Amino acid sequence: MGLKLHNTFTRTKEEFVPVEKGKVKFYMCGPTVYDYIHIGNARAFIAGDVLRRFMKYIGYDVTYVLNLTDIDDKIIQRSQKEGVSTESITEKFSKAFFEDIDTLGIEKADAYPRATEHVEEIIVLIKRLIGQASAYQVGGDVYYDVSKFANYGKLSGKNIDDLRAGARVAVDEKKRNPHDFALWKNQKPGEPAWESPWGMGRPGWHIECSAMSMKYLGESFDIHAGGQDLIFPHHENEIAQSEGATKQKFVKYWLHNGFLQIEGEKMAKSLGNFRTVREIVKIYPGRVLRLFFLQKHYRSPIDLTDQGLQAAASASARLKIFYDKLNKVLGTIGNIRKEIDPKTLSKSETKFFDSFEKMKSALTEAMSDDLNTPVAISVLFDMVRETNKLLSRDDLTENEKMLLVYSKKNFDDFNSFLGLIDSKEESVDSKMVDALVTLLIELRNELRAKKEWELSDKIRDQLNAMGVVLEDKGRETEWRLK
RNA sequence: GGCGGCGUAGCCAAGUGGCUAAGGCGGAGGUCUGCAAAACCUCUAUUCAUCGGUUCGAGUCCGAUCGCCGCCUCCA
Repeated sequence: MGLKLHNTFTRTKEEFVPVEKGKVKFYMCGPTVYDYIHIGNARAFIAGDVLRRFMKYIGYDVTYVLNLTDIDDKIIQRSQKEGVSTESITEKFSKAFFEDIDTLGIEKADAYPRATEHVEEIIVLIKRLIGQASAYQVGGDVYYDVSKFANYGKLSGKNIDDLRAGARVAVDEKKRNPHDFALWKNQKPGEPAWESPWGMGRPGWHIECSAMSMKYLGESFDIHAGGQDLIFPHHENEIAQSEGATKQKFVKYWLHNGFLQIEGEKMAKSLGNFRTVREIVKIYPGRVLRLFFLQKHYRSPIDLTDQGLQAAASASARLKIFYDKLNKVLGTIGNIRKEIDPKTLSKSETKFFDSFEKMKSALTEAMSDDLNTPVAISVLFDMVRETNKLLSRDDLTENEKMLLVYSKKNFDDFNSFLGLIDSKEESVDSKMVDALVTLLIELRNELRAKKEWELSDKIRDQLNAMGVVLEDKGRETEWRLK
């Protein structure tokens, strides 16, 4: 079954057919680096990350580009308020952005173009639009003439007349049409500016994405993604600019993720419930946030609640405990034949193998159905349960050991795009910690042998309070971090 | 006003015409354990906001009603 994606442009689920066979050119609208990224940004970037990784997994050669908007009103405002340069603002928050997406387990994009590094390309594109009368200059400003683009409003399902009727913002008198938008903004005192044919100024917001996406991915490419709020006007305007200039289809598939609320309320700075990623990952690690988001469909609205995050944390812990245990058991098994010959399996082994094969295809199918991660994850939990049954036994047959290897292989495959287990994590246990915990376990087991339960329980409880969990298995005791 | 989305168990959430309505969290009981923990097993929606309609058959399609939410100039 092929991959299907919901295309905002057609409002339907469509079979994904790339512009160029086997390749995917994917542009994700990145952050404006004027503040720490918030939890809503995280959702969008996680969704993009999972889709990109899944496409790789099913064999596409994916080029993933995520831009950084490093010049705009909000950045200028903040720099003026703090009395520092715009560069010091954008540098600080770009760095923070990279740190944050790293804690969320998001893979590096192939390119992170910045608007200020592409002013030249932006100017070329604007000149092209002026040259064919799609844009006009008024003083030091340049506007896009919406009336010159027949399909304006197609993506967002709006028609210009309705918009005109609903316009509630004071119209800039320099514009010919109220919905014309700025491609180039004349410099105001104290603002950063670049030289251009229209004098000193800076790019409008929308034009950077057109210029940079086309530079890195070509004039016609596969996927352009972002939050639902970007549909209008941002992406609408990008289409107008790009197709107005090239006369070609700009983007084949437009993908938009749903919005997020905080405890039932819209997230807004004015409500004081703005939650940054770095604030939340202090309490819930990146893998928990990923699971929280991926247990819902990317296009649905989400309510971020503490109860919900805690549920995700429990579920995430279950996956982690499972995975660690699987690795531990496999570590004791040693080398084993990799290939499974279904003919040599016993009845119960065959049952395990067959159900796994079914689950594998169910999982891939769910992912292929417009990234149905909730279903994919439900299958993953089914796999965990089946494998746990084997893991709890200590009289494994050779075939069953092979099945465990096979289970891990599959789990790793799925984790390669879901990213629910962070192999980089751990490492909290230094040699010293390991030695100390081992010593305590030995002492406790001596006490247990003498049936001194009170003292031995005290050791276990105190360690638990410090985040070290002890698990007794007959005479052996294992430990792990909570 | 225009456009769009949603309402499924205590909570979260799949399912868009047809076997017993996925999965996670939480809860109850059980197996294992000295007791735990982890894991496993059983149970936890005769019912999908409400009311009509179409159909042999509807969370699933159509209509109405109620409730919630988003976008409509720079917030993902």
